Amino acid sequence: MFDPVVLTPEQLRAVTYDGGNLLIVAGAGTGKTATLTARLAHLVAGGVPAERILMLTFSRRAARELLARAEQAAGEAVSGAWGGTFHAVANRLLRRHSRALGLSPSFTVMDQSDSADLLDLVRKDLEGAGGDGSGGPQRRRARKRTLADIRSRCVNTSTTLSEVLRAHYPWCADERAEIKATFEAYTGRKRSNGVLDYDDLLLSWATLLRLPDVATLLQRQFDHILVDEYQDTNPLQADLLESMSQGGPLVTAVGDDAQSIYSFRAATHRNIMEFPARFGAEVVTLERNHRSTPSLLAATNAVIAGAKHRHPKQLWSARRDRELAVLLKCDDESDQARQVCRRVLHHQESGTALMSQAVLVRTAHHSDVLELELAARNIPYVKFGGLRFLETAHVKDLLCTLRIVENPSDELAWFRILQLLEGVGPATARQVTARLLAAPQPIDALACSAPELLQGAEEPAVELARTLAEAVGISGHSAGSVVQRVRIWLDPVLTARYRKSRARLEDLDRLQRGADSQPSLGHFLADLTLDPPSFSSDLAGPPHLDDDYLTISTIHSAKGCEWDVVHVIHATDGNIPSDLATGDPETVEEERRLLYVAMTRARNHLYVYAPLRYYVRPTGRDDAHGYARLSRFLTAQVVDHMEETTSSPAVHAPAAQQRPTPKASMAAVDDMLAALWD
DNA sequence: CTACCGGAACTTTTT
DNA sequence: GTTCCGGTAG
Repeated sequence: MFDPVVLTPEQLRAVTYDGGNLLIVAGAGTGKTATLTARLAHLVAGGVPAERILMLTFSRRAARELLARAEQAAGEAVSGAWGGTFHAVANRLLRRHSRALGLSPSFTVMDQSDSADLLDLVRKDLEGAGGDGSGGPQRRRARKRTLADIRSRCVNTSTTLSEVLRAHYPWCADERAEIKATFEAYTGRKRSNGVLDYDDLLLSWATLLRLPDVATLLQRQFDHILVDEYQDTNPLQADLLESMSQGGPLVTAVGDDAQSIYSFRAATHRNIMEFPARFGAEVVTLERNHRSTPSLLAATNAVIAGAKHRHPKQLWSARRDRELAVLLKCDDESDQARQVCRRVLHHQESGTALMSQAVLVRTAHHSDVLELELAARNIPYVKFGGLRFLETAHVKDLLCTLRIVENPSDELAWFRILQLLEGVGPATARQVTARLLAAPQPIDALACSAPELLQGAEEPAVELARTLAEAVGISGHSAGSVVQRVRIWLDPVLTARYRKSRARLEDLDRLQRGADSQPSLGHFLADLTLDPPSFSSDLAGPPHLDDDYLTISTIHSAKGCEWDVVHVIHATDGNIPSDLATGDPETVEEERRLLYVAMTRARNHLYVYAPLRYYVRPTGRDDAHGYARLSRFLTAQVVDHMEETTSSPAVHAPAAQQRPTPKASMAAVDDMLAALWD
């Protein structure tokens, strides 16, 4: 870990600046976190109470890291500072001030897949009522997920539906009227259910700031606001920041326009370009890279040199040199997987632990073949990004049950949970949900009217009602005890419903342990949706924490991280840039920055892999294949700074390199045995 | 009305 | 692999 004992003059200037608002333009690896940490410590040492400092970071993890490091420098006084994502902070402020908006403080928060589910529910309702009953063959409609994406894009970029459809979803254009009606109904449903989605959190915060009394309160609450990764904020977030800073707190923003990779979430690097003028801010630029060797920097500088419109800076490094970045052309995907394993093991043998190495991918499934190879060789790894833990069915089942306890008007939660009852499908669930929500006390209503509403399932329904009522009774206690109570009902249901139920129940065990440390059910639920565990939903979860493991991560999730050895795979056109992103020039530029972010994660060694042949069928018996081109961003100028190699089939890693698994072996046997009993 | 099966179409990145 | 649709049996 880099931790400069002495700050560079530029860093020192950024840390101690006290003339007003400040923008720190910090290139990749220039000690951005160290600088921000030092500034935080400096402010507290200078007498600013920690709780009057607000840190807006890209993930809660980043906030925690910042705090932990500042505590090392400045001691306990630092803890107590506010920190988290825009969404998490919005949640926290809204819990306190929601009444001003006519919103119940026990609102629940929906994640993106909940949002898609509710849209689907609403759409079906409209269908039933509107009566397109022409009976004609239903044309294929947008998937619910697509519906959610369209809506989110409209909201986040403040673009009209027609425009978004035209530009990004032309095949849905003839559904425009139906989509519009669905969106309108969706908003109404969220309001009456007391539920907010991600966009609502930001919009509601902005609305709070339009109420003069509340606005004054919020603005006077803080003396300093520090914003990390400013290049990835969207226009709404910039507005929020401006409103918050009116007549009060000073803003320090940190970012690098060359690393802006979230435009699909409406982030715009115009925010960072316009910051100095809009906030009347001083600019400090950090150009000295402390992370990478000069040869690696030469390659990454060449990648970003091809970009248009950027804040001019030239990164340099005073580190001793090692080796050139390596460009490795592989035969095909499985060759690529073998090559990665071989180099990972090589570095491990020469003293670089797996923990200090990472494989970076453009999309989550790019590592599929590699994961097979890693498993075959017993190389432990943890994957970040991609399919998430919270998206798995059994986890949603638990969370939705808890959401009813927290907010009995949560329609989507009811709709899902009722279907867990034997013999209840979508139609019954929808009808019953409507009836329950019409009652003042939905849970009591379920207990009373179960026989009438749910013939054939009345006993399980009464059991569910009793569970919910009792859970509500203890919901003032720790979240852990509520989870415990709910699982008495839920566990048997899940066991009957899912095949690999043992592993699924273990997931719930993990969640329950997490709940134990939460002060309330509301905290627990909000925490999970706003700061979900970032590893993917591999039911086994991460290996034992003290074990050494390799990291596989999407490039997006790797932002802000660094490793001694980095492997970037699938550096071919169609993958980086992604085929889906080659439509307009702006998006292609973003893909270039994505490759730049990936390559700049490396401290000492960087490998870029390009499989030249892709099989049409991944597991193909036949030999159907196509040829890939090297990523267009790896131009001659870039490759000049790299060592170019072709993998020769003769040097496959010997199978003897398989590593023994010391303690895990008996556990693995147990697992296999246990799986037989399912 | 539900449960289940088969065919067809799709498949980024994340708060 | 997943998701969505339509058909069929109970």
